[in-house]
Amino acid sequence: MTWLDDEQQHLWRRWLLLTTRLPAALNRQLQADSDLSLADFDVLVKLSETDGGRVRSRELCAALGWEKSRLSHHLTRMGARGLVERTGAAGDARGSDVVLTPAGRAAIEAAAPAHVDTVRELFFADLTPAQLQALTALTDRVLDRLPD
Amino acid sequence: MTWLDDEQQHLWRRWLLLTTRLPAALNRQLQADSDLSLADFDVLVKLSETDGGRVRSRELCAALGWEKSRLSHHLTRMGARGLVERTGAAGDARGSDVVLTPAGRAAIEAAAPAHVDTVRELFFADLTPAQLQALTALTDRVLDRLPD
DNA sequence: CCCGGTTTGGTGACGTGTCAACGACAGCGG
DNA sequence: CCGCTGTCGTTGACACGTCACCAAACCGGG
Repeated sequence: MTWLDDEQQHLWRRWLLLTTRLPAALNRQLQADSDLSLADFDVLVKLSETDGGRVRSRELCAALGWEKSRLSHHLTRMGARGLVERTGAAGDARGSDVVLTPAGRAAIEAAAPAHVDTVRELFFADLTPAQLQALTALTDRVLDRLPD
Repeated sequence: MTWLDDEQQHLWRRWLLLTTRLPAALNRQLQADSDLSLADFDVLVKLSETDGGRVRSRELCAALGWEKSRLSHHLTRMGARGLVERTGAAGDARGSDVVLTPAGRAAIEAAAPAHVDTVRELFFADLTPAQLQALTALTDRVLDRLPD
């Protein structure tokens, strides 16, 4: 077996740190400012992007890249906080539509500006166009290589 | 408020995807091959790197960058599986030493080779030295900017 | 029409991570 | 020596994700 060399090992540890700390920092900001989690935010964004804030469950799953059970659990929690509602789907009695409530729409609209500012400040600040393209290439390559 | 531009938005979504999918893939490999989680692996690595596999709890916290309560919960679970043990610390009756059991040492030694191979295959494959350095610079810059 | 496989969504159990609070001890100034 | 403050580690409540499983409805071929 070959271990990683020093440079690789350094990068790997920094990477692991970054991929836990950055989401954690964003989560804290979102939680403190708007009482939403990153996951809540993603769901609300997808809902607010559609006409009427109404989306079929399995389409939400696909759009978010989530497992259905994860979405179901999450919607239950968000429903309890009045951000979304579940209604029977039109045309397929198995299905279920997720609807953005007025409170949910208000929450996402209130949360978005500060969140975007934080993302830009923590991640995009001082990122040169060249770095941006390099990183895009990297993420695309690794994602392609991933099973699934 | 200014939203992100198209390139930034693309990168941001890919980034979010990558930082959830890559750890998930590594987790599944570790779990399937060795019945360990990534967190288990990190703990075992730190323990196995020290003489006698015995470390003071708060040093483990610092080394891993974890919160103390997280470590405590995790050690409870790992203890139940026979991977580690807790003993009173020498010299400070408040403290607690974590000790690697023979089973824990066997587990980490069995798991390491396949895990490193997976990391190399999924992340480092085809990563040029230039990309490696660019990415290192990026992670360092973002981490420096992070609160905490 | 019926029957079997598939799709859709939900549930329970479990491992995981955070936060707030606590009890026990250490260490220090009076 | 006493008491105050900080440190160390644990615990309980809760949010989060995954897995295995299930029930209902759909849909195709016979």
